[in-house]
Amino acid sequence: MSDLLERLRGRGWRLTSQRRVVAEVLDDGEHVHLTADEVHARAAERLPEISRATVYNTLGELVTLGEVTEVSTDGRAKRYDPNAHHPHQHLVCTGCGTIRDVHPTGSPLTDLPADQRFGFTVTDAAVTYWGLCPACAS
Amino acid sequence: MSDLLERLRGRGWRLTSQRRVVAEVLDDGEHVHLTADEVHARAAERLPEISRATVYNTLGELVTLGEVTEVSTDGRAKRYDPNAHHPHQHLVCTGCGTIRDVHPTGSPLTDLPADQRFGFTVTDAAVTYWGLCPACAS
DNA sequence: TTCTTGACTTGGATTGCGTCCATCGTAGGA
DNA sequence: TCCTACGATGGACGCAATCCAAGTCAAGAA
Ligand SMILES: [Mn+2]
Ligand SMILES: [Mn+2]
Ligand SMILES: [Zn+2]
Ligand SMILES: [Zn+2]
Repeated sequence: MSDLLERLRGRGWRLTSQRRVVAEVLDDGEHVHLTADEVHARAAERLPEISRATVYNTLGELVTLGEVTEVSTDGRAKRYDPNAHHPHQHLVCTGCGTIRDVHPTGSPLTDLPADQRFGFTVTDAAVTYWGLCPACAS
Repeated sequence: MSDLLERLRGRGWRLTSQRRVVAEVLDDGEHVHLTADEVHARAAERLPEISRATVYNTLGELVTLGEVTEVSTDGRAKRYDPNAHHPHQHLVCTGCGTIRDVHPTGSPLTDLPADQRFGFTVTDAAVTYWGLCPACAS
């Protein structure tokens, strides 16, 4: 995390207490794939006055900087993934919405042949697997 | 389309004028990946009194029946894809949001090894490619 | 240390997308 | 033709996210 704060400072970020607690929440390892409201709730435990607008602002900035990835599986609230530097994919339970990181072999980007690119400059690919988790299957 | 209407009638659907125009809009070949509001606008050209609630209801039923697929790439409005019987994936322009169907080789489902399934019964996989379309790249 | 200033934060209003619900209308069978 | 259960309606509502004008403060200057 101190790494992240250093990188942000290096990019000219003003280091406010609000930004610090948001970064800490994302970085504490326990909680990946949180919604903005969940980030806000956890941030507010440490800094009660923090506003939802600031959480949204900070998350958006972290996404722009490439430090955090936005995950929108269904039409519900977006989730924020601090594992931006570990390329991976997601396995989502259709029952309870749980998200697990998965690391299949191969790169999906290379699976798209040139004759299927239609002149696009393809820069990214997201794979989402759907299924029932053990708890929901029983 | 008559195929679709036949299938629906066979499932006990009451064939109302509203359901008919929604099915026609989805099926006219020109317009894939429409939002619910776009479907409503085009349906209203033929049947001005049709309500948004009915469009949402009908689209939801078609999705449940497996006749139409819901596509939610970003956090914006869901899009409805009548190509449900032609398995395919999507290439999305990050500039203008255009969606193209693509048909890469191989099945992404089989790419997830057993030791990455965490006990899930995996039933589906969606691949979304991101990039800039020719128009937006220039 | 104090001053200054523009970047940052705030909460309330607003928007976008979708669902819910009480009431009305009608498709299709008797 | 009549009945009625299923479907349509539109307005209220809910949730996620953005916008905005006003207030606050981090951090460089002196
Ligand atoms: Mn992840
Ligand atoms: Mn498609
Ligand atoms: Zn589950
Ligand atoms: Zn484009």
